[in-house]
Order: sequence, then C-alpha cells, then structure tokens
Amino acid sequence: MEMNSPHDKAVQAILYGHSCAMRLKMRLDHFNMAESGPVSSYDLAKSIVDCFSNAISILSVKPKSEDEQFSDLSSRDSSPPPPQGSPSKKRKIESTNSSANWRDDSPDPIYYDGYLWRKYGQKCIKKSAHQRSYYRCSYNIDHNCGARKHEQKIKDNPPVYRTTYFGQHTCKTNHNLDAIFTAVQGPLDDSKSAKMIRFGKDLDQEKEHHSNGFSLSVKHEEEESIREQTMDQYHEIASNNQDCQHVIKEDLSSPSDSYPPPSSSGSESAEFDSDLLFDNPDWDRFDQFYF
DNA sequence: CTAATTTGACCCGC
DNA sequence: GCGGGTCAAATTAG
Repeated sequence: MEMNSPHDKAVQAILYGHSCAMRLKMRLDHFNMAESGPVSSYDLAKSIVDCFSNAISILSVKPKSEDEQFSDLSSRDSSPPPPQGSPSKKRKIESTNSSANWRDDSPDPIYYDGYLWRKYGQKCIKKSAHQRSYYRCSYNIDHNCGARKHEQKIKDNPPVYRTTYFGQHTCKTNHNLDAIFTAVQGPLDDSKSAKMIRFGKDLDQEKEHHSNGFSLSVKHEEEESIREQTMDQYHEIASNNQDCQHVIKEDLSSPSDSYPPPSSSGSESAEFDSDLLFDNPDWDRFDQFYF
C-alpha cells in the first residue's frame, strides 16, 4: 500500500493513459478492424484524456524550492485535515489569525481533493475582483461533519486559486477515493462532486500551463506488461475501497469495459474530448509522444 | 422527482 | 454601517 503518494498516482495515471493510447493507436493502425473490441474507440480516447487530466492536475504545480519536490508532498499531506489529490502549494495556516487550518494555492481550481463538497454560498469580496465560493462537506448533515472550505481566485495571469479549509472531517463515509482510481474507472461520484476538471473551456490555456516539461518514455516491448502491472496497481488501490467493489469485478475482465458512457460526465466532458481529439490545431505537437 | 447550485436575505462581529 | 459568512427559497441539473 505504498502507491498512494500523489506522484505515484500520477505515474499510474500516465501509465494507464499510455496503455490506452497504445490500444487506440493499434486500432487506428488497423483501421479496417476498428471497433472490433468490446470497448469503443471513443471510450478509449476518453480514458486517455481522463488519465492525463488527472496526472496533469496532480503534477501541474511547480514546487517553489528544491525541498518541495513531489516526494515530500505525500508526507506533508498526512497532517490533520489532509486534502488529497492535489499536491499544490499547501500550507498550514499560522495560528495567528482565523480558524482556518489549511490553505492551498494552485493554478487551477481543485477538481478533486478526496472529499465531496456542497456549495452553500458565493460572495463578492471587497478587495478582490473575483467572488469567493463557500463549500461544506456533503456529509455535513448525514454525519454531522463540520468541514468547510472557501475557494477564490486571488490572482490572474497566471491564475491562482486559493482554497482554504476549515474544521475537521468527522464523516465516516469512505468517499476518499483515489483520484487516480476515479480517472480510470470513471468518476463514480461525479454527481456529488463539487468540481470537475474542465479542459473544454480553455484548452489552449490549460495546455500551455500543463503540457510543458512532461514526456513519456516507455519502451514498446514493455507496453503489455506495463498495462497489466498498472491494472494490478489499480486493483490494489480499488480493493481498499468498499464502495467500489462492484466496479472492480467488472474491471477484472477488461480494464476499460466498465468505463461509464461519456454522457455520464456531462456535456462539458464530451465537448472537451472532441475538442482535444479532433479540433485541436496543435495536435501535431504531440507527435513527440507515442500517439 | 430528487438533489445540487444560485443568489438575495439575513446575521454577526468589528 | 460595512464586510464577510451562512441560510434558505428559487432555480437548474440529472
């Protein structure tokens, strides 16, 4: 159970995304036999996109200094209310002011931090050009959970979104899914999730922020074994979560079979997929990868 | 229909 | 009174 650091999750997401990409590529290479498998090409493409989206979100924050490398983040994350899945510039707030206990600045809104949130308010803040959104734990009522968070864009160009966490999660429900798992299996909690990543809106900008400095280098002859190994890791992750057992069983037969239909993630996801896959004028730039 | 979000009203400390 | 946080009715999404 040591594959839980954000870095590890990102690596797994990339590996699985790569395996999906290779499967898709093989189909395209043998176009006449396309759609012969149990998983549609669209679903494969969507899996790829989701995996990379997750990995990008996890890896997208550049550490301020040398001592803030990815390997540190998992250990730092183990402190009190540990928002997970978005290793950005988290820091504990000094006891000097307010009751806030965590603050997280990141270049994009946190789409998944390990908890489910319900928005309960939004206010214009005097000094800021951007509104502040107020969220409380979705299990606020069911489990009397008092955790809250505020989210506000505090800076433009480059954008900085500040999320401030208040209170402790007292909810017992095991909804702390690994972001990576939801990426592969489909966002199980989409309907409850406070935020989804949205590349469709501003794809070029997102790409500019995230695509620099990342590359995949996996040897071809290793692809199959990597896919198997990667899926084993997913199974291991998944087996820790009772809520997902049904998905795991389906998944054992074929990795992507259980992926939910694209429509389940909303129109914006579909829009994103089509934009990225077919309408992106810069698509050729990705030739350097094995796509 | 149910559940989540939006948004103006309300509350409270300064 | 002002600003920020929360409530809750209305609206929207699934």
